[in-house]
Formats: sequence, C-alpha cells, structure tokens
Amino acid sequence: MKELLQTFLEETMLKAGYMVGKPEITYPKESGRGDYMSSTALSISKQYGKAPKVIAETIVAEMQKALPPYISSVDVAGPGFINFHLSRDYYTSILEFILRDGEHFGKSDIFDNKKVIVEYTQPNPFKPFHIGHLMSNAIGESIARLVEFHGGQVTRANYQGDIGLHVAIAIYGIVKKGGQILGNSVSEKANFIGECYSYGNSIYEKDEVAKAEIDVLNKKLYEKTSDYTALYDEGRKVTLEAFEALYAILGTKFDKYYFESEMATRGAELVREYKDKGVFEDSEGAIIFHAEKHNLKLHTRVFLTSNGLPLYDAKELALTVTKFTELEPDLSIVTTAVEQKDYMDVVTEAIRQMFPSENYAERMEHITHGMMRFATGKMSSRLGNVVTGESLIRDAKEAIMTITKDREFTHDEREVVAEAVGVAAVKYSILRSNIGMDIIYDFDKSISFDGDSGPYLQYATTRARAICRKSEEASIKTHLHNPTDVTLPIERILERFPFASLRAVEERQPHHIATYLMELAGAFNFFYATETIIDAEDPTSSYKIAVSGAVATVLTKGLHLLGLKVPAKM
RNA sequence: GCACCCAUAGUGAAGUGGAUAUCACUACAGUCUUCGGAACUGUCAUCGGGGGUUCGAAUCCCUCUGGGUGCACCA
Repeated sequence: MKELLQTFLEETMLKAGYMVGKPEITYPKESGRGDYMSSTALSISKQYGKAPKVIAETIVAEMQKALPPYISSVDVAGPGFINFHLSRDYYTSILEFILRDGEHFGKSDIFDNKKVIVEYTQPNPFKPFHIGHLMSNAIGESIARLVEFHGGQVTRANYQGDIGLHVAIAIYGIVKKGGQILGNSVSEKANFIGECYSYGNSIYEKDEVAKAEIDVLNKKLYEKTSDYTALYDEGRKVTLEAFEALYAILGTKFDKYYFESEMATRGAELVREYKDKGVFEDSEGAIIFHAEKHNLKLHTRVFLTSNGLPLYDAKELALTVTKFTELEPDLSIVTTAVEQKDYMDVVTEAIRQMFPSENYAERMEHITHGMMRFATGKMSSRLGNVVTGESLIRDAKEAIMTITKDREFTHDEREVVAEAVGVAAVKYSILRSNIGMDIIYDFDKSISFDGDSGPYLQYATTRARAICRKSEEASIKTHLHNPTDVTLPIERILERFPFASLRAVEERQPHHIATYLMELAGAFNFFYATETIIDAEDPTSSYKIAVSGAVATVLTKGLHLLGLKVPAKM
C-alpha cells in the first residue's frame, strides 16, 4: 500500500512540476488524521521557494483529477501535510485477503530464499541453563521465525560449551562430592551437576592448590587423557538431555548442534596456521591478536594460552569457519548477551584479516541482548537458590495452573494450557521490549490475563476464535457484503500488520510484533465489549464475525512469530 | 583511564526528523453489567540538564550528569 501511494504521489508531483524522487509516506502517529500521510511538501518548500501549504495544495489539486479506487479522499492539513484517506472497499479487500490467504498475510520476500543461520541459546553443559539462555532462546527463535516468514531458508544452530574451564570445575566438584552423579531423573541429575559446578567454582576461587589441580584437569580433558572420561560422558549426556527437554517446552527445534570440544583442535590449528601468515603474534608464551592495529576501538585478545589451550576466541574462529564451509550461508546471525559484544568484534576482525577475500566478516551479524533483572527481590525459585531458566518456566506454569483451577478442564488439558500460557508469559516478557535493553521481569504481571502480557494476547485470540465457532453453531454465514464502520478501527490496524512484520525482521526486533499485537488485541477487546457480534437480527453481524476471524488469524500468526502457542481454550 | 550502550508519566515499556508524545499496570473520580472470567470515560510527562543543526528534534551532533557493560590467558 505504501508503495502504491508513494508511486501515485511521485507521479502526481511530477505532473505538478516537482521532481524530488521518492517522497516520504508514513503512518500518522495518531489516527483521525488520515490513514497515511506525507510531509514531502514541507521538506521541498525551501528548494522551490514556495510555502509548503501552497505546494501541498497544488499536488492535491492534481491528485483530485484522477483518484485511484483505494483512495477515498486526500486533503491538506496543518502547515502542509498531505493526508490520504483510504476507501472502505480497500479495507474490505484486506479482510478478504486475510480470510482467504491468512498464512501469507504480512509476508515479504526480502530474504528471497537466502540461506540464513541463526545461532542462539548456547548453554553450557555442566552448568545450569540460566535466565540469559532463556532470553537468547526466545529472541533467537523469534528472529528465526521472522526470517523464515520473510522468505529465508533458516538453519537453527546451537553452540554448546562442553569443554573448557567450567567443565573441569564441575567435574572436580562432582569428584569432591563422591564422584557420582546423584538423582533419579535427568532433571535432578542436571541440577546436581549444577550444584557441583557452584561448589567447584567456590573452591577454584579461594584454594590455590585446588585451582592448580583443576587447571591440570582442564588440560587433560582437552587432551582426552583424564581419568574421568566416563564421568565426563555421563555428565555431558545428562545436561544435554535436560536442555533438550527444555527446548521442547520452549518450542525450539535446532537443526544443527556445534560443540566447543569439536572446535578446540581446529581452533588451535587455525591460530597457529595464521600466526605463520602474520595475523596472530606470540606474546609472553601465548598467541594473541592485536585487533587495535586494524580498528582503534578494538583491543588485544589472547587466542591460545601459554600452555597451548585454545580460548573461546580461537574456538569461535573454528566455529565460524565450520559454519561457512559447511552451510555456505548468505547471512550468519549470532545472538548473545551484550557482554560478548566487544570480544565478538575482535573475533570478527580476526576473521576479516584471515579471510580477506571470502566475505565472511561481511556476512556475520552479531545481535546482542540485555540482562534480565527481577522487579522485586522476592523472586526466588522453590529450591531457594538461583532462579534458573527451568525453574522460572516451571513457576510460571504452576501459577497458571492455580489461576485456571476453577475452569472446566480435565487435568491433562490444564497441563497443556498451563504450559503454553506459562511459556508465553515468560517469553513475552522478554520479547515485548527492545532486545538491546535490560528487562525488568515482573512475575505477577507476566502471568496476568490482562495488561501487556503473553496470556492477555492468547486470551484475546481464543476469544476471537470462539466468536467464529459460536457463529457456526448459530449458523450465521461469514461474508463481507454488509460492511459496518464499527469495525473500521480494527481493520485499520489489521492493514498495518505487514508493516510491523517487515520492520521487526529488518531491525531484528521482535518487539515491533509484540507492540502491534497489543494494539490489535486492545482494539478487538474494546469492540468485543461494546458490540454484540453474533446476532441473527443484525445484517452486519456477518461482517463483524468476518473481522473477528481475521483478528484471530493475525493474532495467531503474530504470536507464532514471537514463538508463542495459542491453546484451543483457556 | 579508554571504548561501547542506555536515560521518556508513580512503575514497566513504545515511538520511522513531522501536526495534540502512545500503550499497559497502579491510584483517584465516574458510567455500566458480559458472546468467555468485566469493560468504558476522565485525571497523572516542560521526553536527565545545557548548547547546536533543521521550516520542524524524544529522535541527528556536541557537552555535562547519572546508570550499565567490556578492556591478556573464564565463556
């Protein structure tokens, strides 16, 4: 629509004697001032030495000669804004499209079958799945879905740290606690390993002897010569299984898993190879990269330690090379917390220096997210210690179980609903704001059925769906023959979904979808409360039902893009 | 010390250089009683301070203040 108007405006302006290229067309901030607006007259007034209002009036007069059918009227307002009012038929045609082809409404082909890797979550076996991983998962999954929706071929990748100092610390902790991984279920065992990690970490920090032992163990684990290979294999398996269970609940299915243990040798080789080619240098026994030589904003980093072990940086090099040679992506997106930004920039610079002709660096994109903090200090999991990703999801689910306990569900239904709604509560809290910002997580608000929450959106969706179901029972046919203006505010919002969806994917900002859905759900709920929709006596009832159906479709689609499910009823 | 990021109602957020800064929660005042568990209306912000660019700035530039993060062998 925007393009249509833009072309129309440009052509008219040419006829009126103004040559400015593509004029600006935007949505007005507030409704009631036209459906689209252009401020082009204001921006070109200086160039032509005429008052903006005069220019705008000339353009509008030229337009009036031949208005296209989708425009009902054009006028000049304020200091020279041109406001376009779209025709009733145009909005009805949008509804028609949604009802016929809802799956495709809001799509674009900006990714045009491009291969895109989205790497996210990246938890570390032997350590708990913490809240940061939950954030990365929610954001990465949503971006993957957005890119897919806009035509990309997405590979979901997860890079898990199954080697490194944290593993040595966890194993050391397990050994000190008896050398057995205790627990009856995968989840209990994973929690036990997490506790051993914390325990090991506290020793590592204060006990010099233990620190030395752990460092030796770390080296042996890298070389696969430790005495604890069986323990390592079991611990790795258990934590990975626990992660997998969580991915299933969160609604993520990875196509590709990479492990740090696979990247260690290759990373070290790459660094040595490119040291000979002059990219890396020796320093105090370690091998380092002077990134600031190429870009003053960057800093020097160690890639290989003085005892020959590859650091995260070196492993990241191997991972990048592996991803590019294996999958040949047009774009490789990695999401991590902001803390990783500076060093990822260094790694990217190293890649640029190593492969100047392959364009790897140009195809890499690093998306960072903020931290999650809790609204009040009262937030703690049932276990009484740190809030892990798993405990947060579980607590949300239980809270929803309590809220819905008086509703008519079988126990199994309630489980399914509570899981979908609990996950939505947590994920929505993450995705509702700009991903670069820290988020303040308010547990009570996140699970609330009204307000800016996932459950609210799910609830509005099930309401809209219920309308369609009820109308079938009342045998009222859905058709678009008798439009009514009471649904116009909703239709205007529906019309903007493609815009929100495009903006979200272009900026890699799922919150544009979230904000949009809130607006749509709000307008629908208002309509729902003030109008009787299903009414055999009302000739416009069919139209209202059709609008409800379109709202249900778009809400469902939008929630899907955020990675949220809509339960059949709630 | 250097680098990067952030600052918008009581709270949490949105905002593409454009007209009267939007949404949600809370609070207070009023209206109303549902197709699915309430909804609706009103009140509450000189967009951290100061300069600048522009016809026009929450948005761009500079500066100050206040927060966050990162800077050599963790990831």
